[in-house]
Amino acid sequence: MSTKGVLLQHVDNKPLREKILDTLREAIVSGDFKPGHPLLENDLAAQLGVSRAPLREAFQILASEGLVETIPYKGTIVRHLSRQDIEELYTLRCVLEQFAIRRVIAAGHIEDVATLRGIYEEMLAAAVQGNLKAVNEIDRHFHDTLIALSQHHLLTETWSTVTLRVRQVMALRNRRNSDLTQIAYNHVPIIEAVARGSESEAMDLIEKHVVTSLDLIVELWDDGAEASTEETAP
Amino acid sequence: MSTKGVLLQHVDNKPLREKILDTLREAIVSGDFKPGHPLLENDLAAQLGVSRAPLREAFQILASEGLVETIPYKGTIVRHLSRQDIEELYTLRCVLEQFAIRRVIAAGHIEDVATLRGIYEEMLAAAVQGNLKAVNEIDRHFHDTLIALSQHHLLTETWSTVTLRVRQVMALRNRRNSDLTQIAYNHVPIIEAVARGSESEAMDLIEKHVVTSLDLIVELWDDGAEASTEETAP
DNA sequence: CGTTTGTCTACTGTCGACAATTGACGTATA
DNA sequence: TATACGTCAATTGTCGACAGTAGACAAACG
Repeated sequence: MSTKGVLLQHVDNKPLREKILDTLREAIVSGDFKPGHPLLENDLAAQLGVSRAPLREAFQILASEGLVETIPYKGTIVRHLSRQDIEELYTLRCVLEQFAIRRVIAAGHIEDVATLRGIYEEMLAAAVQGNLKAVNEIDRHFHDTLIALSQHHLLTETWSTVTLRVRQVMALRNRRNSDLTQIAYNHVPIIEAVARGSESEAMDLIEKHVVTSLDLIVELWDDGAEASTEETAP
Repeated sequence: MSTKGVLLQHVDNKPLREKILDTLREAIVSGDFKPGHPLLENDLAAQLGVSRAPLREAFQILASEGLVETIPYKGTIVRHLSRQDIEELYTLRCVLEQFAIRRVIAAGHIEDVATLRGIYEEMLAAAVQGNLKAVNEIDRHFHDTLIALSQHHLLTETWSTVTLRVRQVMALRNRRNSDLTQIAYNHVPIIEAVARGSESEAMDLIEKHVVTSLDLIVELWDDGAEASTEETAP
């Protein structure tokens, strides 16, 4: 007989490398670990209370994601972010998002639009409350959802590594965007273009959306000292 | 005094994980290790004459590249390739290549076109000699070069993992394409579209180029048994 | 019988110890 | 004094041994 009705949480038996990975990834994309920051294996292992083996396995994954850089026999550091890196990040992001939208429009599921509208409502609510952090999270969620709706796993995977680094850039950015409701409003034309199925219009809007964010960041990006951790807005 | 004039090879002191990585990657994309093939750590370590630590580090990278799949406490296998996977591979590939071409055209360096023409000449030469393997390699080189000319590192990185898996698909494909010169000819209109700077035309050509290859493969792809290793053509 | 529980085994996960490499610093030598 | 050459400490790379897990199969139980 099985233990009916009683529902229990799964005990957490993820391998250490995955827990370590989550921890380090968060530290990097949140800007806690700044570009150039050395990741010493002994120190980190001691700090996290693990041995170096799973730590090193996590390093390989972080390196594949482009978050860190390992030079053999020298060490691993958080990757530097040049102006060019950021431009590449945003231009590729744009291409991926445009591709996703084309697929969403082509699929033509009306409920997709409803999903996006729902997220927009949340974002607007958070914006009028002046909750910057929430707006940021919901904005990320909006774009992640757009990608997910494309029903393209490979795209989704590629997207997730790109956005990780975009998050990092935003966390390191040295100025804060203020007009939260405007950020929310910006999403309306995109949703409506998808709703109407007007592909070329949606393409232009995404491009503008992304290029604007890029300009805001690159404008005053200091290639030498990528730093200053404040909450910033998309 | 330095040892003038005498030029010596660098001794190979790459970390083991990288050598292992190259070996395993080649085995997978060449179709030697077929989808579903289990990668047992003890066996492989013994076979390669290394310990499990660097082997496992290589596994993490292969997993990030989408070539293998690791299930915690169960094991690592070469990833299965469903029809949908292949479709996603080729559609994303198409998007990336289109993006690259847009950038090459926008940059407008005349020498880029010359580079591409040069590679085409090589391909044609190999084709008339009926050298299937060479045509395949040069075809890959053509597309890799196109990406490289875009001067977009992030795109280049993304591309390289996608094409790895495309190579794998071609290696596993169960029929051989015969008309080699036709394959070479197919590249002419693309080069000329780039030369004339006609973006929309180039976009269409790439799309057709890729969709055709995709159809040829998906047409008779057996989702159950991804197999039969023969040389195949693009 | 069918279900549960114990046991065994092949494998992955983790650890601590040791080897190899690097770069810095000091030292000899012309 | 400038160049080459030991030497050393810090760090990464590699290894072998042990711990933990999942799945299969057998034994106990109703």
